[in-house]
Amino acid sequence: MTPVSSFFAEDNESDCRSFSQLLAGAMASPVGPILGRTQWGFPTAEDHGGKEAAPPEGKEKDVAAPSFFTMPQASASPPCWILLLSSRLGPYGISHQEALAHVTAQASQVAHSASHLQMPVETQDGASWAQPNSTAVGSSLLEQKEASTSVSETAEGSQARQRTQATSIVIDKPSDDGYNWRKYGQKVVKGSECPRSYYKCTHSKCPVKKKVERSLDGQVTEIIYKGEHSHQRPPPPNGNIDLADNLEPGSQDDMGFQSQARKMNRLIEQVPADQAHRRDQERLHVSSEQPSGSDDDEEADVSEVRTAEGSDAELDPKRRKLQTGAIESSSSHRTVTEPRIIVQTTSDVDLLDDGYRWRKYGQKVVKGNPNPRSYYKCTSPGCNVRKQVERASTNPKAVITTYEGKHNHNVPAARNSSHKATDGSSAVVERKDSGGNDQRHGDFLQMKQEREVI
DNA sequence: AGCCTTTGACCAGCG
DNA sequence: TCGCTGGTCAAAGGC
Repeated sequence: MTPVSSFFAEDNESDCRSFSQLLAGAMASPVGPILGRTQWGFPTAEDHGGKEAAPPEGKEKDVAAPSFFTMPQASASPPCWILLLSSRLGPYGISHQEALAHVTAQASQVAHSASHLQMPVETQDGASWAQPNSTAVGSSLLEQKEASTSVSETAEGSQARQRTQATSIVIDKPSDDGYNWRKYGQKVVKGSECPRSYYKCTHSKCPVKKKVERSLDGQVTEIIYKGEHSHQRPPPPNGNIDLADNLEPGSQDDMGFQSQARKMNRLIEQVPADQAHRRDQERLHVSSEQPSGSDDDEEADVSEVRTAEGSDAELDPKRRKLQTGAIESSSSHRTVTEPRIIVQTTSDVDLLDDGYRWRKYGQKVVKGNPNPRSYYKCTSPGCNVRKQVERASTNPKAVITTYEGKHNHNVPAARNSSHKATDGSSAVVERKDSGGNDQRHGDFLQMKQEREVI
């Protein structure tokens, strides 16, 4: 058991700890802050395919360095935990306030769900555009322990990639994927205690439906999309600060955001059957079509996630039919992406100084949080990295920092180089699209949950 | 009033 | 044909 997983395991009996408490507990841990030794891993598509991916050089931190929850690494990588917000995070629809509130609110679930293997996988429209009626963060709080990785495979995914790990995602509000849904039915499917809910997109003439299965404890265990949205995603609600608002349309940044948004939109929320009562423990899958009509320029995708033994042949006939049916009815290939928001924790006292030089270009007080949200741009010429810093309303000492973009330069020499690991460049993610083409996403988003010592 | 969820009933496919 | 099962309908009720 890793230090982190040990930490959570130790908290199993106190399910209601706040995130701050968790952090505090982690930092008080003999093994050091959440991770006395952080595994750095930035997932690639191959990670999700179960291929090993070595962490970037020099990315393994020692105790004194900021610690992070990281994205899951390849199956062969050492155990690590991640704490990931996916569904409605990012600068596209969720406020930092929401994110931070959600982190806090669900921290206890992290501990409570320590037995779950949770990981990010892609959702097609599981992005985080807030619904107008959504006040709470519907993001997924993801965590991972052991050597869990997500796997989104192409139809001809290798056998090796099928040896994936059980995964789980906690999704509070699975409907909060930016589209509006109307529930039209609910059934308890045979052999499962998990109720399955049926949703239709409320947009007129939109054929998209989705099925959501929940475990007894309310966690979403599976979401299956069917169909393709015939409309654009409803705009995010007013009043939500959106980083994209600060971007000039058509600008490089804007493109990056939109690209990121599209990718986020195509998250497939999938959870494995880690619960004992889950019937499909070994044959988890998600199949989906590309529901976003705005993604025409992107890969229409169908993704699958399976647990270790979850090969097609082992799926029960009906589920296999459902799965293959969805695949067949979809476009020809699938994307392999994952949420790109990382919640990081650190005990570093110099949290707000990450070694880079920032120019504050905005600040705003958002609803529900008396503390302002501040916006910074990297001052390096040509560098488009931004970050947002927000203090939790409930705990001013808790700071959440979201990095957006990738530094195209090194940490200024005059600054403490020990912070370089926290900068946006660390968030570079290489991935492969379904066609095997490498994609480097400078618009990777990174969220850092930090403690600030004042 | 409109929209949503709930829930029992109904329908269709399959063995 | 019948029973089982998943998916859908639609009335009722709540917000």
